[in-house]
Amino acid sequence: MKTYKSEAEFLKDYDPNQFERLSLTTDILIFSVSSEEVNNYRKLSEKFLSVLLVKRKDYPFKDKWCLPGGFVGIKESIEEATKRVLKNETNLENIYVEQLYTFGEVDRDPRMRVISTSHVALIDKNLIKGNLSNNAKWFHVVPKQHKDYLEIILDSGEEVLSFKVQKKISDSMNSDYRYEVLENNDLAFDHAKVIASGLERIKNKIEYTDIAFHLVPEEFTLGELQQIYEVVLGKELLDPAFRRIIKEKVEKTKHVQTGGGHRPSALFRYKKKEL
Amino acid sequence: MKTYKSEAEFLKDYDPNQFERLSLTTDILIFSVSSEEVNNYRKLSEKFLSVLLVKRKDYPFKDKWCLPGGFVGIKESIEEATKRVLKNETNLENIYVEQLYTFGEVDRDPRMRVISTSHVALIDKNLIKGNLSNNAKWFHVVPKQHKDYLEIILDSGEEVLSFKVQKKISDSMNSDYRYEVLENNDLAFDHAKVIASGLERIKNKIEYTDIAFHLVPEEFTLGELQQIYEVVLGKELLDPAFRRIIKEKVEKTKHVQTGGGHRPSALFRYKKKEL
DNA sequence: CTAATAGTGTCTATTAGACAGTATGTT
DNA sequence: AACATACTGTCTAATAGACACTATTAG
Repeated sequence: MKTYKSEAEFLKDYDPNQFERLSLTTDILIFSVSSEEVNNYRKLSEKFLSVLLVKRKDYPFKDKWCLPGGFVGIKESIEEATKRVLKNETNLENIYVEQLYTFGEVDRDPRMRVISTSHVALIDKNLIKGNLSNNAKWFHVVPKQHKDYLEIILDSGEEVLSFKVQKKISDSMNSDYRYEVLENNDLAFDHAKVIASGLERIKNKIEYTDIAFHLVPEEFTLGELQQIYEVVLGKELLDPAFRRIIKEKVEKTKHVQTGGGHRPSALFRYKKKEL
Repeated sequence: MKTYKSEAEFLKDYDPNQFERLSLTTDILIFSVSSEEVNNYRKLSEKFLSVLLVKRKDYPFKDKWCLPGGFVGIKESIEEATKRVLKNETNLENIYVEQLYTFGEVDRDPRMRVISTSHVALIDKNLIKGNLSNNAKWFHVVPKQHKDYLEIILDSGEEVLSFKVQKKISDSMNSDYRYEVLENNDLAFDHAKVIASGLERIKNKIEYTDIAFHLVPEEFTLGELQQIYEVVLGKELLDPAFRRIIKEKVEKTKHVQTGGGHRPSALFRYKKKEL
């Protein structure tokens, strides 16, 4: 083996293809909250957590649904690729994105070895005005916890998908989310697993961070905000407790929202913490 | 473009090299707790959080220190590769490992495009008896929070490394750990960043999971356990509060530990939660 | 007036923080 | 006896949960 005198000299000789190389994709769980009007002028609209899915038009997994994503270019960081996909898919920039998990099973893509780094993005759906890419559709996410598995139902209004996953309990000290897919006919690749993991992530994180504010417009009522917490956490919250916690994170604007058959509510905005 | 009638037919024609491919490595932060005897027969030994580093003997970054790691083979999952590296490095199997983050900057490796999925492993150092691989060494990890940056000092007893990082505050609603390296002369690649991220991860996770028990032997005293919490969290805890919290996670054994110049203490073991 | 949400006051229960005190080994 | 840790009791402060009450609008 040749010995080198400097790093520069070593690099000149280096052959990147001495090992067989692989491909990397970025996949994005784009979450938002959608409202469904209720036929009662007094009542608030019902809120759902929604995820954006794309129908595959080519092999592999032709006609199945999958997460928006794409290959990471050789001269592109994972972050750049993720932003590019987000822009393509939603026409939005400066969106909140965080990395979720990197899935690296050998057979997760039948074409070849593909590693997937998955992400969670949160957006205010109102910002998208007919700018959705072609095969993309919003699906309401309805998790149902059964006795020993989790069923997730995805409903676009026209089409209903569903799958079942189970949390791996390899180690009771571990809180890493690992899901095993028990049943899945609708989602391509290992995306059922990714959706389950992402759901768990935002459910945990909404309690100890301020990510919820990415899901609402600039100005919002505390009722709306509370609904978002409720829909993500999957349980009802008590008003006084919610307001106590949220109070220090928001500031009242001069605006109010009227129009419902009830007392109008003040509009608030997110108040950034000082450091 | 040719159209295919079935997925099998499509796959037969697929060329994986139509896009330039890249390499993936797994890097592991192997943490343990080491004890340093104090020259006072009454006192408990002082505890330190330690991380295992390897001195690079080849280019690139020759003679710098880095995390144990290696390339993920084309027929190997990330998890398998990680276990293989752990076994090589420590001769241990069935160790606690969790995925930390995937770093994918374009220039993080000067040789070629390499993506790195980093991991955190926690071990009871006593299990390793002279089985450490050749160039590996334990370093005490001493974080020092300065006014607007974090300094991390790594001390093997013979060699002292240090670097400075700063938390990125790109978005106050985000709690994703992103560190920028301000100063680093001792660590290869972006491993300074990885260490800072991993430290933050276990600091957070020790509070809401039971990962601490991976750092102690089967049987341990509550004093030892408390020291581990203290050294990871970087702050002292009050005994009664600590025992209140931990009480439901442990069970007393019939053994006691004597020998210190003070009251002997009961030995406990981890009690798994029922589901 | 009524149904519905907006918003507040307050009591209680639970949890966290603090401190003081007792217990028991080794030298 | 003295020191250092082991371990517990209890008071207090802070936080979370629960419920009841008032306010205000469109129809």
